[in-house]
Amino acid sequence: MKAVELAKTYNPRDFEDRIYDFWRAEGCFEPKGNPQRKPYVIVIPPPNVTGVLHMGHGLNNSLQDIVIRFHRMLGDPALWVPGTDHAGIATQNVVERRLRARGIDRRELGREKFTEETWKVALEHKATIIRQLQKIGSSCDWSRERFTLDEGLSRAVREVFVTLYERGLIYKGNYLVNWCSSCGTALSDDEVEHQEVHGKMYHIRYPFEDGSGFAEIATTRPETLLGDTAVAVNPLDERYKGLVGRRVTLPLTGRTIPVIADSYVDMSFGTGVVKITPAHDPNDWEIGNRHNLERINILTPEGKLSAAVPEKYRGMDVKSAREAVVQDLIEAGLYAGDREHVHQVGHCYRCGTVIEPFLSAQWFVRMRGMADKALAAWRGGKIIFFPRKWENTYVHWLENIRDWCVSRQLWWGHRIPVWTCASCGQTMVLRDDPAACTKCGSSDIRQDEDVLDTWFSSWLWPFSTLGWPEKTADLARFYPTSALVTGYDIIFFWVSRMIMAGLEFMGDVPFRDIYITGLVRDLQGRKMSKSLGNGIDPLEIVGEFGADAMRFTLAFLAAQGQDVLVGKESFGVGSRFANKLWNASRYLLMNLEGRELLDLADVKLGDIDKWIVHRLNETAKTVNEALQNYRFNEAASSCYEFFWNEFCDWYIESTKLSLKSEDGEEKDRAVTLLVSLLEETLRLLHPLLPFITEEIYQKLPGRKVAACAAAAFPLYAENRRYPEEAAAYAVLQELVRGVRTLRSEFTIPPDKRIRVAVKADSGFFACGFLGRHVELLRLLMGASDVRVSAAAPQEGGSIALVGTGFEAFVFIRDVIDVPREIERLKKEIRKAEEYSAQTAKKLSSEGFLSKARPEVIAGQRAKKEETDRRIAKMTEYLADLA
RNA sequence: GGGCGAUUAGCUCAGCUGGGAGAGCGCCUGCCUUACAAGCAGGAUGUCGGCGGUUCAAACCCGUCAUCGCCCACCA
Repeated sequence: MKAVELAKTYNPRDFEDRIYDFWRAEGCFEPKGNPQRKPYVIVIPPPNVTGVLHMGHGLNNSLQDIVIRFHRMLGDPALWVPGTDHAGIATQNVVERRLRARGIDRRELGREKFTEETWKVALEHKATIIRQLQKIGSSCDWSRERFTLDEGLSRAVREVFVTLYERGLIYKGNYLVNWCSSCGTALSDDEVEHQEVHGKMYHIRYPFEDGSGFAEIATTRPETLLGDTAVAVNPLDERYKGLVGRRVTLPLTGRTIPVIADSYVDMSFGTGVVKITPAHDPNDWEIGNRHNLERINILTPEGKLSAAVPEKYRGMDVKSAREAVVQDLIEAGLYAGDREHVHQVGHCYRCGTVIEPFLSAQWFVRMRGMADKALAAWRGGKIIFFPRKWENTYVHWLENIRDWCVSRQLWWGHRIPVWTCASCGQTMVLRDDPAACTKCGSSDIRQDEDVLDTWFSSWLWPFSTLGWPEKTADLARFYPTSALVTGYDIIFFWVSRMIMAGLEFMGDVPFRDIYITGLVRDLQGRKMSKSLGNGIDPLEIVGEFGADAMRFTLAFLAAQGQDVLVGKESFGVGSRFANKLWNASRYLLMNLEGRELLDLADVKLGDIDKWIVHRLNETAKTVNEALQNYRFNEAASSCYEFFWNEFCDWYIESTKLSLKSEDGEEKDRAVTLLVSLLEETLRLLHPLLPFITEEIYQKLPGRKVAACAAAAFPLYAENRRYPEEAAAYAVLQELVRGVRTLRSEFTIPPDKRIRVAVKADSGFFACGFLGRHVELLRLLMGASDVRVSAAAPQEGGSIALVGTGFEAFVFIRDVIDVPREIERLKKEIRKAEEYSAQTAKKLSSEGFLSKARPEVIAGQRAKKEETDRRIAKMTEYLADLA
């Protein structure tokens, strides 16, 4: 047959897009496989439609694709459901920023126009994101692509809201919530990020009403005093026993407020007197409830001081109000100074603005019951985190869960399905939009202005994407899904909530395996961020090195539970590996010229073939186990090790004799085996490097399957074990390496042919093995003559090497520095003696002999004997030399 | 204030159930050996953070301290 040509250099750009199109055209990404087998399903963590993919997505989606391709090749009906998230606040912010750049305020535009604008932006980003996912090779079933704001998912959201309401798990209430004045909305507790802030602790005097002095309080937010409705002390505090029940004058306001006693107050902190602002502090809120205090809301939704404060402060933002209040206190002589104070301050996770506790009417979901079910599912082993340590995080959050504030004062999202009748005041929580009041029939009804938290659609993702609330075939077949691959930053937001929703609405957990990836960081360990400018664009890496290189590198670095540190230069690992694969394949396919492929069943395996088959078989075992357990780095490194250090460095080299031989039949045999081994290796590597393996696979002669992506993953097989040949080949390698080291140490030029005589231990399997491969030994050692026998050579002038089961005599004494060789031998002997002594100690220990496992003892004994034998031999040679 | 993780070769990190310390990059030496210089062959480098303990045996298990990082938490 003709040789198959591969381009001289590996250039992924030449084929990656074409290969992706090929897979799609072949329908490779649809769930097929053996219908008898349980499907393997992953739903993608939907990227936000706010921007483009970053390297975190690169990692996350590469890993998902590796897993899904692996299972597809195992014959599982494999489905990866793709989609994107409308990302409420984040997207709205992006669009608002864009509009502002054009001098437009969203309120001018109006809700409808604004939403339209946002849809445009979202769809643009969505298209980009999908393209990017495809670029990295994601084998998603695009016919099942979903968006959290599409029709079906909106129906699911509505169904869930109404059902929860009907079950009494959703309520509306006027509560203190986390308010982001910049985003203009409430946030859930989980959306608040606490950061350490170096601020001040302000001390302020509150004069007693009767003029008998002051109570000194300390606060980090002096402006909130405008909303104070009490001052509290601890009831056990002797210092303030007499104060309780008296009143103080609230500075700057002229109001008077009571001194109350509450055990919340820590006597040892500050002055032991606390100002109470029920409408602007969660603790004060609780205290206010206990003491029935008035709640004065001093803020507007925009974060400005409200009409509830004295006129001069109205309209100020918090920062200027703080300055003004402090200034006025100083002037009033009520300021008792400030001191440095480091404390945690909540910030909006989307825009970084300081969060203000803010009193407003919001919708909440009662979480306790669902959380308990989610905990029970974990206890029952229904879900497993990889690595396990994240289960602590999960459990801790669920045990301490609080009700979930789900309403957002935004325009971009699922509008809350609640209507109020203007005529009769009836509240309607409905699955379908009403035309009139369900009670009085008035058509003057209004829908709640707010939308739902973006996570309110995300938490339904594993079943809403499969068609719920319809009873679809997909839902029946693919739920619960198999695995979730995501980052630890959204265990609360998303993972835990999906589990709760799954249990609540599907009666089962949404997935069993939860693989938590590390975060992608730069080489200094810093988070990749836009502001630092240290991000790496996955598309840029794909452009420069290819998607395979990127994927392989990420997998190689993705140790379970560890963050992944990468710089652009890191991707050399994958790039070089793909290049190696390309070149090795090119070489093998080149050698097809003029050859005939034999029927594999007729090809007899030689010793060395058996070794590589054995090693490939072992590697398949390792890779299977690694991927089953989401140990990506282990899968990647064993592939690397096998392909590069064994297949290329040794096996291909070992077959060069056959390929150069005059014997056409032998050449056919060698080529047939090489092609078959390459074919299997391509299948083994495919999940990690899908493009290059597919490209090469397509060119293989005699392949039986149309696509590598649809071929079978190599499995471990008992009948492909050849431990004897593997052990013998290891001896051969030891011999060759020993001679090469000698050559190198004594700088014997490559073209200097040397003679080697090997005395192999008779009875030892390797003896026959080495004897059968003297030609190969000559090739690998650059020797002019190699003899293998059971006896040492008679002639002198050699340098001896002692290995496992053999001694080698290298006739280079004339060209080497004998004193140096003596030194080398002495060093070798010393090292061996150290080990021997160590082992001897072990073997003479009573405890070791009685307690260690028998096979360990036997192993140690054998090693000691072997070492002692080598010492004896080397000592002998040393004497000879001297 | 709770909890979690890290500390192993110059750098980044593997090391899954305790049995003579590994990889990639970098470095040194020699090679353009007709698949690959993105390569080939060889080499050097470690009191596995400190101290105790368990064990016949500890990088690995336990305790403790130190340094760094992360998460959670309503101390004004």
